[in-house]
Amino acid sequence: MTARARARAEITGEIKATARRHIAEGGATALSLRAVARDLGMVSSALYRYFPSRDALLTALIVDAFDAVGEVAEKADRSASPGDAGDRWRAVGHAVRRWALDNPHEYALVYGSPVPGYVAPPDTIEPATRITTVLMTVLSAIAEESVPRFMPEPPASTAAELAAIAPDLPPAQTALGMAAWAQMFGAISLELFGHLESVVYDRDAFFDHLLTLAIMEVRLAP
Amino acid sequence: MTARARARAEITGEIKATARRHIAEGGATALSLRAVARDLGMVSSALYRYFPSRDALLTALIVDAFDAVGEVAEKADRSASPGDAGDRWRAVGHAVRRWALDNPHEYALVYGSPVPGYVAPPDTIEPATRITTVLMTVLSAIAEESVPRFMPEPPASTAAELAAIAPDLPPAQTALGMAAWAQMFGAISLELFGHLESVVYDRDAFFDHLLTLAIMEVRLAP
DNA sequence: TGTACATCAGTGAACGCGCGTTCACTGATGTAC
DNA sequence: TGTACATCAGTGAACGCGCGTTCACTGATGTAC
Repeated sequence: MTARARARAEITGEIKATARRHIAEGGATALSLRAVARDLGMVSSALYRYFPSRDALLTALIVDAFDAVGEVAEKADRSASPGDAGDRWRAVGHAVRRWALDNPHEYALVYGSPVPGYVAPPDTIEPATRITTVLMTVLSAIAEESVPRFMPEPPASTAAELAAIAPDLPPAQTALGMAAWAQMFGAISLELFGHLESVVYDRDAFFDHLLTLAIMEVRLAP
Repeated sequence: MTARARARAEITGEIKATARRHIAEGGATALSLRAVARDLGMVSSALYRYFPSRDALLTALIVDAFDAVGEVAEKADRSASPGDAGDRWRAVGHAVRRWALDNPHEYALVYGSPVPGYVAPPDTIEPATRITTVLMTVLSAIAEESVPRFMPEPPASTAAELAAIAPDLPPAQTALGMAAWAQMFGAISLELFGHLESVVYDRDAFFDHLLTLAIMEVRLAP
């Protein structure tokens, strides 16, 4: 690896780090190439040696953010008791929420409203699957411990789509998994975007209880 | 009411309508006083006779959006079969989702990531309660039909907060209501912000099934 | 090992743009006597 | 009912700002012979 290539990688990293810091302060709209360049003591046009446009830099950051949540989720799953699927879900849930609270603007980048004028290129799809994979694995594990109980069957179209998502699981149960998924991100978004203000104060405990409920739900079998 | 006052009310309405249109196209960041004025054939400084600043206009729009979802929810609740609490929840859920799909940027204004640099003044709190009231009422109605079953008790701190939200309901059941609430907005946000892309196609059916699951859940009693 | 040429990073000036907000003003509408 | 004065809506110019992107350039680093 030549000195030039090493320098290039390093500076690319610095640009992204600075951009991330700016986003952390003012959200995606506050991302300005000129401001990033200023912070790095470069002239704004120099950034074009590293990223062909502002949107390209934004895309890189979105990919990184997806990757970061994914990694956080994987690590949490590994650190949970392997035999206890419920505990795994709980660990992943708390870890994702923690990451969201620590990096609210990066969370918003990924799970918040789309950035106006920005269209996500296909490159962002693959990194997005990383966390989904973790969640799906844990959900399957919970399903294996499931307790039979009456459960409404999803409509035919939904059943087919759910079967495509998780071929090994009964669609009715995958549906519960999707519900748990929606609940988890719904709870995080509501908290992060201010809708628990003056309503729920001990948010750790509240979120933990929602996780408990979700685990109980998914444990039901059709 | 004088001619002047009438004209003032009318123009205020036109300004808000134009601003809403701009937001519908480009999101909150795309809201520009100059652009709105241009569209109305006015000079930009004239807007300052109606709104003291850009943020004030934005606040007015947020209040309107909260009001709009609230009204949609109320209407849907009234149009459902009064005796069937599950049907009421379903009707409200579908109506809110419909509104969100029809007005994605207004939904984002209210339930999406916060607008950078904008801090919501206290005036926005009260209109926000309108939809919450509807949801709470319906949840209580569902709870009345509840079927006893084992259910985990929320931790003490959460139980106290839940008791403050719904004094007439057992906290464990209110918790299920909050979970249903998180699930509903989670599902809408995931759909609207692109996370069901290439995963779920028949989204009406999918959402309806999630509502079914939520209703079933809330129907459980501690 | 040394030289000639190609590649690349970074510069600085410029283009063209849009923004929020202020201010002194004109002329129309409303109000008090 | 008519007049004098106060209020208000809208104008147009200006201030000061920041932005993304392009382009011709200099000088350093890398590569092929």
